Amino acid sequence: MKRMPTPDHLLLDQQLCFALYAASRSITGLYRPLLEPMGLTYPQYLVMLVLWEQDDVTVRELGQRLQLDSGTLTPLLKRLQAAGLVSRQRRSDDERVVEIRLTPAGLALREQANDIPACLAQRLELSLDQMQRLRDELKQLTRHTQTPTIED
Amino acid sequence: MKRMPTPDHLLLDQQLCFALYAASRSITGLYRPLLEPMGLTYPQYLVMLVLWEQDDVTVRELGQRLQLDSGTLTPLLKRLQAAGLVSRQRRSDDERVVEIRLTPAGLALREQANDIPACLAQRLELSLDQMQRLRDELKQLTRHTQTPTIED
DNA sequence: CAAAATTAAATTGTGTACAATTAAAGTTTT
DNA sequence: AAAACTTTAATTGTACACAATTTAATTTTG
Repeated sequence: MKRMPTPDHLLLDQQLCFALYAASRSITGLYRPLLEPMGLTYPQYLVMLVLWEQDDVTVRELGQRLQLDSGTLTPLLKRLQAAGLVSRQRRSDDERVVEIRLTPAGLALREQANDIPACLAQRLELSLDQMQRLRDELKQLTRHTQTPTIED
Repeated sequence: MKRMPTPDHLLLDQQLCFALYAASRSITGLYRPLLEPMGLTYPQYLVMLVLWEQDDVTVRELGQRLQLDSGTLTPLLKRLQAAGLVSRQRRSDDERVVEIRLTPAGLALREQANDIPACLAQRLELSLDQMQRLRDELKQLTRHTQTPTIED
């Protein structure tokens, strides 16, 4: 019985998904040393980005923005709360909803984060143009991924 | 005291890293229903891709190929072993090294995996050209990420 | 208005990621 | 050859991800 060689389309190096997976983890790795002095992990940083942009959001809104569910966000937000960066409070007129707000320390942290994007852009040695194009292609891919092909 | 608006470069939508992170998880989500019938998670599928390409690799080689360390791989490989898809055996002439080999069931699974790439490509509605270009850009980004700027 | 359905978070359980440490095996140095 | 160093996995501990279930609150329906 002859052993067939792997067909091309199953080669690891052919996979767009692996390129994405590897690139994503690799870039996250570049953030780590920049975020560590701020006491943030990368997903926590993303939550802070949302809050710096719009303070006082619900867990649900955060989840929609970051594409994460409460199973991920609830413990993450508890850690940010424990770190004194956010407050978590149930909305008085709808007790189901939890509102997340920046504390003064959380707002102040934005100053420390200010240099991070430039620092990373420089590290990547990509032109602003290249970065924007790649970013927009990825956003389109994500959008397309989440648009069901057939809706009923 | 006036509250400054978030500078552009800290806006979530500006971040290449978030676009990557979101796209990666989003694509992985497309794989999930295809891999679930095979009893594989996405990282496990990546390990199988490597093994289908080259059977009998060490944990170290797997780690280099997938950019994962033994902390991730050891438990993952134990699960693949428990599923009867791979064997783990220390090399007799160097007991530090653990060799991973496909079982007949592991090799046979390749047939089931055969349609996955095409299935995904179709779902993404990207031309082969577009996919290749994006993939190669991401590979370059990863390569650059891992090349230290200054070496000593 | 009470029962049924819906919504929002939290919880539970499994499986990665990854830093840091440990343990064991092998290699190099003195 | 013994000590020092290096290499390879495994282990430990923390923090995501995400499916599935649960809980509590609100809304819709009969």
